Amino acid sequence: MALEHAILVALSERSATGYDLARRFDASIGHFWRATHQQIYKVLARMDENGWVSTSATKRDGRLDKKTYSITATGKAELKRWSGEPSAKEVTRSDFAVKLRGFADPEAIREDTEKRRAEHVETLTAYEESEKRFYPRPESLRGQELGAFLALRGGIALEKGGIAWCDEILGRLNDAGH
Amino acid sequence: MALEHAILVALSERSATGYDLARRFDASIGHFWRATHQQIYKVLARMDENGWVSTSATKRDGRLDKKTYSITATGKAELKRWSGEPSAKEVTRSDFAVKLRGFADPEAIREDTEKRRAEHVETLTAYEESEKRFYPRPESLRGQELGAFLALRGGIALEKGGIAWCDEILGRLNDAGH
DNA sequence: GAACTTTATGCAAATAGTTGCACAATGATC
DNA sequence: GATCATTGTGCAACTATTTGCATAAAGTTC
Repeated sequence: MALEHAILVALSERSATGYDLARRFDASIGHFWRATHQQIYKVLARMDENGWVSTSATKRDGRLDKKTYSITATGKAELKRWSGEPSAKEVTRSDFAVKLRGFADPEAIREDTEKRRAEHVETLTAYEESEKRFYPRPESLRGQELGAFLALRGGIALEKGGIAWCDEILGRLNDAGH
Repeated sequence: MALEHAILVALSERSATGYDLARRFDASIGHFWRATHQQIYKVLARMDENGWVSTSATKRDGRLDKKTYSITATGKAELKRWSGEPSAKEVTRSDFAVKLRGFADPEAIREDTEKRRAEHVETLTAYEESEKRFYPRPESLRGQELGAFLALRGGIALEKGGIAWCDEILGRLNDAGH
């Protein structure tokens, strides 16, 4: 149960509406934790009950209130407590690897691998741009900024590894010559 | 919904009981798809209803029957159909990356990173042993064996990448000094 | 001004996955 | 002979996540 904690991390950077959080989960944080807006709203409601977040609502006539969520002291304490726990092993779930292992349709695997490679390249490019723009002097980073940088570096490593893997697959498929 | 398909892949290699599958999900296939025995039994029942698998039961007095599951022609067709689909993007969920990004407790992060690094090394060692033992001549592999080999290579790449990332984190934490 | 996208919130239903428990024989260790 | 691990199956309750739908104003494009 860590969507709670991913939201706490997001809110500890800056307060946001549910909608806003959903967009941030589509972008940077979303690389490590995916969530839809429906799920985010549900979890935010529970977090509010627990006192981990507070809301300031803006009335909008005819529509539901717009609510901006902020992390509370209790929320910060929970974030700290959770950070102290050893982190659970990743639950890996790779459709692609299962498919590869099954090897039921080599031609489909080749296509899929090429598609994946292109996606990795695209994501990598975006990451490297972020890196250049936001962290031009990594040796001077401290605290949460250092954390965000290191997370980004992990993303970059993952994408590079993904590309290398795709290349190996494509190479072996060619050598095996169908 | 791909546990079904991971099970089909496992059964296409060889027939198995639910218990047996659970163990195989703990080992090789489990690197790409984790599942508990309870979930596996539940899904197997559904797959049986769909006709994707067939069972041969052995009576055991006083106990529930032991059932060996095998993939059927329908199951093979479904596996092939699914293989033809472009694979969905991974749902990444990394507790660790979220924690790193939050950076609420640097000392806990260092410990966690060291623990993770050790786990990566352990898994990598196991993979490399499998590689040496089962695939001494990778250039001659074909079909499902080639698929399993390439999946293993992906696992190896992932572990190596994970170790490099841990090393970078530990290095930066030291440079940032505390 | 009509049509489309973005901002913004949320319910309902279904599926997926986890956690806790239970039963029962067989084989291995003390 | 007692105790413990392994083989084996499964239910029940709960939590997490996905998918489909609904509403509505404000801003943008044709």
